[in-house]
Amino acid sequence: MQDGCTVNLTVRYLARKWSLLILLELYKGEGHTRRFSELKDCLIGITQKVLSSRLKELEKEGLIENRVDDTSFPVKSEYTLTPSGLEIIEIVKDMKRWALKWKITNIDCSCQDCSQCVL
Amino acid sequence: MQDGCTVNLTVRYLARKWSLLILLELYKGEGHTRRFSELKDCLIGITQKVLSSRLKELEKEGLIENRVDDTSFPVKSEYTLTPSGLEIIEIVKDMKRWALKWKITNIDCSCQDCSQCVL
DNA sequence: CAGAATCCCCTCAGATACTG
DNA sequence: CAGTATCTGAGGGGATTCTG
Repeated sequence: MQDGCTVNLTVRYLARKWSLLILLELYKGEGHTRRFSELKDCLIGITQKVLSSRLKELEKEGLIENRVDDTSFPVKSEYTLTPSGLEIIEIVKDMKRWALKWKITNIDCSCQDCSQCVL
Repeated sequence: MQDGCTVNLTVRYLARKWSLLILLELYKGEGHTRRFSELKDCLIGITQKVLSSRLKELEKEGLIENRVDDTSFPVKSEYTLTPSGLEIIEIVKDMKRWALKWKITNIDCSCQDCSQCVL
């Protein structure tokens, strides 16, 4: 299947709803790290099921890492950008520049002004 | 909606099945131009309906242009990459490099070897 | 706290048939 | 040649409930 092309696959799971925003939140976090509950709180409207699925996908793709501390209670689960995850943020920044250059309508996120955002 | 973020929208319509391959075919064509039937023939497995929809989306997004010659019969319809379309190809190339660097499994398209392809 | 399990809706993409 | 129209099935994503 042509659809199996590497680039195509990459774009496709990045395009899933919330994936990009999750990566961005990790990028903004200290040490590019965030906890499950932190992500859930700052990604307004995301459900636990979707957050959980996206994190698993991104982890499977090697873009993020999960460290679980189950010695304490409650359990602590931290997600961090990997080197490949950090590099893809740079590509997302390029896309951001492209979008700002060519797209007349700059639709704001509810959370931030796109033209001012960390990307 | 956070989902309305400009970058997110860009990624999402690029991620639609066939979109990237259509852009690539135009890129490869003389003058970055291809006819409807040429696209249909080289994108093995695409249906006319899907090709038609993708082309309309890409045109609406300003990535491609459509020139119709209805003075002749049969009608001739040509699609060309716009400047913004050409620029996004460069970003796709970056993603390609990223994928080749970080993805161990380089799944081939049926049409070409990813590592050798024009991207 | 960090999830897994269910149920349900809705859109996307494929197949097929038809037209100016 | 370059589409449009209609039907169908699979899967993504939301809401809600339950658990170690």
